[in-house]
Amino acid sequence: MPELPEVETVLRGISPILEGNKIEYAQVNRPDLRRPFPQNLAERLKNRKINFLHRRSKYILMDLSGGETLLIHLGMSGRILISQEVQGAFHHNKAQSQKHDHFILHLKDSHQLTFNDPRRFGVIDLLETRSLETSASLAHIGPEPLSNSFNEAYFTDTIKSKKTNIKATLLDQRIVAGLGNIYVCEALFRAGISPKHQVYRLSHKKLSSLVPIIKEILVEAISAGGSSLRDFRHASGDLGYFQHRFDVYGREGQECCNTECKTKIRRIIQAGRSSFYCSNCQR
DNA sequence: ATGGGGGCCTGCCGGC
DNA sequence: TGCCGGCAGGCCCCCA
Repeated sequence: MPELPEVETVLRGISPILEGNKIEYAQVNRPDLRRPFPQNLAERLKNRKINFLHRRSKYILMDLSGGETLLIHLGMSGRILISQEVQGAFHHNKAQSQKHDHFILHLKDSHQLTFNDPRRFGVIDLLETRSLETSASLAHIGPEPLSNSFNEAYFTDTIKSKKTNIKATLLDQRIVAGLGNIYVCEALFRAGISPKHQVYRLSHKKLSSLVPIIKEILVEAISAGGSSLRDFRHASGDLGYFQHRFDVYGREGQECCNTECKTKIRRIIQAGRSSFYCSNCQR
Protein backbone atom coordinates (compact mmCIF):
# COMPACT_ATOMS: atom_id res chain seq x y z
CA MET A 1 0.00 0.00 0.00
CA PRO A 2 0.90 3.48 -0.39
CA GLU A 3 2.91 4.94 2.44
CA LEU A 4 3.29 8.64 3.17
CA PRO A 5 5.31 9.54 0.01
CA GLU A 6 2.80 7.82 -2.28
CA VAL A 7 -0.16 9.46 -0.56
CA GLU A 8 1.58 12.84 -0.72
CA THR A 9 2.23 12.29 -4.43
CA VAL A 10 -1.42 11.49 -5.07
CA LEU A 11 -2.48 14.53 -3.05
CA ARG A 12 -0.24 16.86 -5.05
CA GLY A 13 -1.54 15.39 -8.28
CA ILE A 14 -5.23 15.75 -7.52
CA SER A 15 -5.29 19.00 -5.52
CA PRO A 16 -5.02 21.39 -8.49
CA ILE A 17 -8.00 19.71 -10.17
CA LEU A 18 -10.16 19.45 -7.05
CA GLU A 19 -9.60 22.59 -5.02
CA GLY A 20 -12.32 25.12 -5.71
CA ASN A 21 -14.22 22.56 -7.76
CA LYS A 22 -17.71 21.32 -6.94
CA ILE A 23 -19.11 17.82 -6.61
CA GLU A 24 -22.03 17.33 -8.95
CA TYR A 25 -22.76 13.91 -7.54
CA ALA A 26 -21.04 10.93 -5.99
CA GLN A 27 -21.39 7.45 -7.44
CA VAL A 28 -21.18 4.81 -4.71
CA ASN A 29 -20.90 1.36 -6.25
CA ARG A 30 -20.94 -0.82 -3.14
CA PRO A 31 -21.91 -0.51 0.53
CA ASP A 32 -18.47 -0.77 2.10
CA LEU A 33 -14.73 -1.16 1.89
CA ARG A 34 -12.86 -2.26 5.02
CA ARG A 35 -15.66 -0.52 6.91
CA PRO A 36 -19.18 0.37 5.80
CA PHE A 37 -19.45 3.68 3.98
CA PRO A 38 -21.01 6.46 6.09
CA GLN A 39 -24.78 6.82 6.06
CA ASN A 40 -26.23 8.57 3.01
CA LEU A 41 -22.78 9.22 1.59
CA ALA A 42 -23.90 10.10 -1.92
CA GLU A 43 -26.65 12.45 -0.75
CA ARG A 44 -24.32 14.19 1.67
CA LEU A 45 -21.70 14.82 -1.02
CA LYS A 46 -24.05 16.14 -3.69
CA ASN A 47 -23.39 19.76 -4.63
CA ARG A 48 -20.64 20.23 -2.05
CA LYS A 49 -17.84 22.62 -2.83
CA ILE A 50 -14.29 21.33 -2.35
CA ASN A 51 -12.46 24.00 -0.36
CA PHE A 52 -8.99 22.43 -0.15
CA LEU A 53 -7.15 19.14 0.25
CA HIS A 54 -4.65 18.12 2.87
CA ARG A 55 -3.00 15.01 4.26
CA ARG A 56 -2.59 13.53 7.72
CA SER A 57 -0.42 10.42 7.88
CA LYS A 58 -1.67 8.17 5.04
CA TYR A 59 -5.09 9.82 4.93
CA ILE A 60 -6.18 12.17 2.17
CA LEU A 61 -8.56 14.79 3.55
CA MET A 62 -10.96 16.82 1.42
CA ASP A 63 -12.34 19.86 3.21
CA LEU A 64 -15.87 20.45 1.91
CA SER A 65 -18.46 23.18 2.25
CA GLY A 66 -21.05 22.39 4.90
CA GLY A 67 -18.46 21.68 7.60
CA GLU A 68 -17.59 18.12 6.65
CA THR A 69 -14.36 16.54 5.48
CA LEU A 70 -14.11 13.52 3.22
CA LEU A 71 -11.43 11.12 4.44
CA ILE A 72 -9.82 8.65 2.05
CA HIS A 73 -7.33 5.93 2.96
CA LEU A 74 -5.84 3.84 0.16
CA GLY A 75 -5.25 0.68 2.20
CA MET A 76 -2.91 -1.73 0.41
CA SER A 77 -4.15 -1.53 -3.14
CA GLY A 78 -6.18 1.68 -3.38
CA ARG A 79 -5.69 3.99 -6.35
CA ILE A 80 -7.10 7.39 -7.19
CA LEU A 81 -7.38 8.35 -10.83
CA ILE A 82 -8.53 11.61 -12.35
CA SER A 83 -10.18 11.52 -15.74
CA GLN A 84 -12.27 13.87 -17.79
CA GLU A 85 -15.44 13.14 -19.63
CA VAL A 86 -15.17 14.93 -22.94
CA GLN A 87 -18.38 16.08 -24.57
CA GLY A 88 -18.91 15.19 -28.21
CA ALA A 89 -17.76 12.38 -30.42
CA PHE A 90 -14.36 11.77 -28.90
CA HIS A 91 -13.86 10.30 -25.47
CA HIS A 92 -10.13 9.75 -25.36
CA ASN A 93 -9.85 11.00 -21.81
CA LYS A 94 -12.77 9.21 -20.36
CA ALA A 95 -11.59 6.49 -18.04
CA GLN A 96 -12.49 2.95 -18.91
CA SER A 97 -14.69 1.62 -16.17
CA GLN A 98 -12.67 -0.89 -14.17
CA LYS A 99 -13.72 -3.83 -12.10
CA HIS A 100 -12.91 -2.36 -8.69
CA ASP A 101 -14.04 1.24 -9.19
CA HIS A 102 -15.94 1.49 -5.90
CA PHE A 103 -16.47 5.22 -5.56
CA ILE A 104 -16.52 8.03 -8.13
CA LEU A 105 -16.85 11.78 -7.62
CA HIS A 106 -18.36 13.47 -10.67
CA LEU A 107 -17.29 17.10 -10.64
CA LYS A 108 -19.05 20.12 -12.12
CA ASP A 109 -16.27 20.79 -14.60
CA SER A 110 -16.61 17.23 -16.03
CA HIS A 111 -13.58 15.80 -14.21
CA GLN A 112 -14.05 12.56 -12.32
CA LEU A 113 -12.18 11.20 -9.35
CA THR A 114 -12.24 7.40 -9.27
CA PHE A 115 -11.30 5.35 -6.22
CA ASN A 116 -10.25 1.84 -7.32
CA ASP A 117 -9.26 -0.75 -4.72
CA PRO A 118 -9.13 -4.50 -5.55
CA ARG A 119 -8.41 -5.68 -2.02
CA ARG A 120 -10.84 -3.24 -0.38
CA PHE A 121 -8.60 -2.48 2.59
CA GLY A 122 -9.16 1.21 1.94
CA VAL A 123 -11.45 3.50 3.92
CA ILE A 124 -13.82 6.28 2.94
CA ASP A 125 -15.44 8.34 5.67
CA LEU A 126 -17.17 11.68 6.05
CA LEU A 127 -16.36 13.55 9.26
CA GLU A 128 -17.20 16.80 10.97
CA THR A 129 -14.35 19.14 10.07
CA ARG A 130 -14.26 20.82 13.47
CA SER A 131 -13.60 17.53 15.27
CA LEU A 132 -11.44 15.98 12.57
CA GLU A 133 -8.30 15.65 14.68
CA THR A 134 -10.18 13.90 17.49
CA SER A 135 -12.04 11.50 15.21
CA ALA A 136 -11.46 7.79 15.74
CA SER A 137 -9.33 7.52 12.59
CA LEU A 138 -6.94 10.35 13.44
CA ALA A 139 -6.96 10.81 17.21
CA HIS A 140 -4.20 8.35 18.04
CA ILE A 141 -1.81 9.09 15.22
CA GLY A 142 1.62 10.41 16.15
CA PRO A 143 3.42 13.47 14.77
CA GLU A 144 3.96 13.99 11.08
CA PRO A 145 7.51 12.83 10.35
CA LEU A 146 8.31 15.92 8.28
CA SER A 147 7.11 18.35 10.94
CA ASN A 148 9.18 19.90 13.71
CA SER A 149 7.22 18.01 16.34
CA PHE A 150 8.95 14.86 15.12
CA ASN A 151 12.39 15.59 16.53
CA GLU A 152 15.16 13.74 18.38
CA ALA A 153 13.95 14.73 21.85
CA TYR A 154 10.38 13.62 21.21
CA PHE A 155 11.43 10.40 19.53
CA THR A 156 13.99 9.20 22.06
CA ASP A 157 11.88 10.20 25.08
CA THR A 158 8.84 8.43 23.70
CA ILE A 159 10.41 5.10 22.86
CA LYS A 160 13.68 4.75 24.78
CA SER A 161 12.39 2.22 27.31
CA LYS A 162 10.28 0.13 24.93
CA LYS A 163 10.91 -3.59 25.10
CA THR A 164 10.03 -4.04 21.46
CA ASN A 165 12.08 -4.33 18.32
CA ILE A 166 12.73 -1.15 16.37
CA LYS A 167 10.90 -2.42 13.28
CA ALA A 168 7.56 -2.76 15.04
CA THR A 169 8.13 0.56 16.82
CA LEU A 170 8.58 2.50 13.59
CA LEU A 171 5.53 0.84 12.04
CA ASP A 172 3.45 1.93 15.05
CA GLN A 173 1.45 4.90 13.79
CA ARG A 174 1.09 6.26 17.34
CA ILE A 175 4.85 6.89 17.53
CA VAL A 176 5.29 8.51 14.13
CA ALA A 177 2.76 8.86 11.32
CA GLY A 178 2.92 7.61 7.79
CA LEU A 179 5.74 5.07 7.76
CA GLY A 180 5.07 1.63 6.31
CA ASN A 181 7.05 -1.48 5.57
CA ILE A 182 9.19 -0.11 2.73
CA TYR A 183 10.40 3.10 4.30
CA VAL A 184 11.00 1.50 7.69
CA CYS A 185 13.25 -1.13 6.05
CA GLU A 186 15.10 1.56 4.14
CA ALA A 187 15.51 3.87 7.14
CA LEU A 188 16.90 1.06 9.31
CA PHE A 189 19.41 0.18 6.60
CA ARG A 190 20.66 3.76 6.36
CA ALA A 191 20.87 3.99 10.12
CA GLY A 192 22.77 0.69 10.34
CA ILE A 193 20.26 -0.74 12.81
CA SER A 194 18.98 -4.30 12.67
CA PRO A 195 15.18 -4.53 12.49
CA LYS A 196 15.43 -7.07 15.33
CA HIS A 197 17.24 -4.70 17.71
CA GLN A 198 15.32 -4.05 20.93
CA VAL A 199 14.67 -0.33 21.29
CA TYR A 200 15.72 -0.01 24.94
CA ARG A 201 19.12 -1.51 24.10
CA LEU A 202 19.89 1.02 21.36
CA SER A 203 22.18 3.92 22.22
CA HIS A 204 20.73 7.40 22.40
CA LYS A 205 22.95 8.36 19.48
CA LYS A 206 21.70 5.53 17.26
CA LEU A 207 18.08 6.22 18.09
CA SER A 208 18.49 9.94 17.45
CA SER A 209 20.12 9.28 14.11
CA LEU A 210 16.90 7.71 12.84
CA VAL A 211 15.06 11.02 12.96
CA PRO A 212 17.00 12.88 10.24
CA ILE A 213 17.30 9.66 8.23
CA ILE A 214 13.53 9.14 8.21
CA LYS A 215 12.98 12.72 7.12
CA GLU A 216 15.63 12.42 4.41
CA ILE A 217 14.21 9.22 2.94
CA LEU A 218 10.67 10.57 2.87
CA VAL A 219 11.78 13.80 1.22
CA GLU A 220 13.73 11.85 -1.41
CA ALA A 221 10.82 9.51 -2.06
CA ILE A 222 8.36 12.37 -2.41
CA SER A 223 10.61 14.14 -4.91
CA ALA A 224 10.85 10.89 -6.88
CA GLY A 225 7.05 10.74 -7.00
CA GLY A 226 6.83 7.79 -4.60
CA SER A 227 7.52 4.13 -5.28
CA SER A 228 5.67 2.08 -7.88
CA LEU A 229 5.46 -1.62 -7.12
CA ARG A 230 2.44 -3.53 -8.31
CA ASP A 231 -0.20 -0.92 -8.52
CA PHE A 232 0.84 2.48 -7.27
CA ARG A 233 0.50 5.25 -9.81
CA HIS A 234 0.12 8.99 -9.70
CA ALA A 235 -3.38 10.32 -10.23
CA SER A 236 -2.25 11.06 -13.78
CA GLY A 237 -1.37 7.40 -14.31
CA ASP A 238 2.38 8.09 -14.17
CA LEU A 239 4.75 5.86 -12.22
CA GLY A 240 6.87 6.86 -9.23
CA TYR A 241 10.59 6.18 -9.35
CA PHE A 242 11.83 5.74 -5.81
CA GLN A 243 11.69 1.92 -6.05
CA HIS A 244 14.86 2.08 -8.16
CA ARG A 245 16.64 3.47 -5.13
CA PHE A 246 15.69 0.81 -2.63
CA ASP A 247 18.78 -0.45 -0.82
CA VAL A 248 17.14 -3.45 0.85
CA TYR A 249 13.38 -3.62 0.29
CA GLY A 250 12.53 -6.47 -2.07
CA ARG A 251 16.20 -7.38 -2.53
CA GLU A 252 16.34 -10.70 -0.71
CA GLY A 253 19.36 -12.74 -1.86
CA GLN A 254 21.03 -9.81 -3.64
CA GLU A 255 24.34 -8.41 -2.47
CA CYS A 256 24.37 -5.46 -0.09
CA CYS A 257 24.88 -2.22 -2.00
CA ASN A 258 27.63 -0.98 0.31
CA THR A 259 30.99 -1.25 -1.38
CA GLU A 260 33.15 -3.90 0.27
CA CYS A 261 30.14 -5.62 1.79
CA LYS A 262 29.00 -8.54 -0.27
CA THR A 263 26.62 -9.88 2.32
CA LYS A 264 23.36 -11.14 0.88
CA ILE A 265 20.26 -9.24 1.90
CA ARG A 266 18.06 -11.29 4.17
CA ARG A 267 14.31 -11.43 4.55
CA ILE A 268 12.77 -12.32 7.88
CA ILE A 269 9.18 -12.17 9.09
CA GLN A 270 8.36 -9.84 11.97
CA ALA A 271 4.80 -9.34 13.13
CA GLY A 272 3.68 -11.03 9.94
CA ARG A 273 5.54 -8.61 7.67
CA SER A 274 8.75 -9.05 5.71
CA SER A 275 11.82 -7.22 6.95
CA PHE A 276 14.72 -6.88 4.53
CA TYR A 277 18.14 -6.10 5.95
CA CYS A 278 21.89 -6.60 5.70
CA SER A 279 23.12 -8.59 8.70
CA ASN A 280 26.60 -7.15 8.30
CA CYS A 281 25.77 -3.45 7.97
CA GLN A 282 22.84 -3.49 10.38
CA ARG A 283 23.46 -4.45 13.99
C1' DA B 1 1.71 -2.77 28.05
C1' DT B 2 3.03 -5.36 24.10
C1' DG B 3 3.90 -8.66 20.73
C1' DG B 4 2.41 -12.27 18.05
C1' DG B 5 -0.95 -14.24 15.21
C1' DG B 6 -4.91 -14.13 12.43
C1' DG B 7 -8.27 -11.86 9.61
C1' DC B 8 -9.89 -8.86 6.10
C1' DC B 9 -9.71 -9.18 0.31
C1' DT B 10 -8.02 -9.88 -4.59
C1' DG B 11 -4.39 -10.56 -7.84
C1' DC B 12 -0.12 -12.07 -9.43
C1' DC B 13 3.79 -14.93 -9.85
C1' DG B 14 6.59 -19.00 -9.72
C1' DG B 15 6.87 -23.89 -9.32
C1' DC B 16 5.26 -28.29 -10.29
C1' DT C 1 -2.17 -25.37 -19.56
C1' DG C 2 -3.75 -25.38 -14.79
C1' DC C 3 -3.66 -25.54 -9.99
C1' DC C 4 -1.67 -24.17 -5.52
C1' DG C 5 0.99 -21.85 -2.25
C1' DG C 6 3.09 -17.74 -1.10
C1' DC C 7 3.25 -13.10 -1.16
C1' DA C 8 1.74 -8.03 -1.29
C1' DG C 9 2.76 -0.74 0.32
C1' DG C 10 -2.36 -1.42 6.14
C1' DC C 11 -4.71 -1.85 10.04
C1' DC C 12 -7.61 -3.89 13.67
C1' DC C 13 -8.80 -7.28 17.03
C1' DC C 14 -7.94 -10.92 20.17
C1' DC C 15 -5.03 -13.55 23.04
C1' DA C 16 -1.19 -14.48 26.15
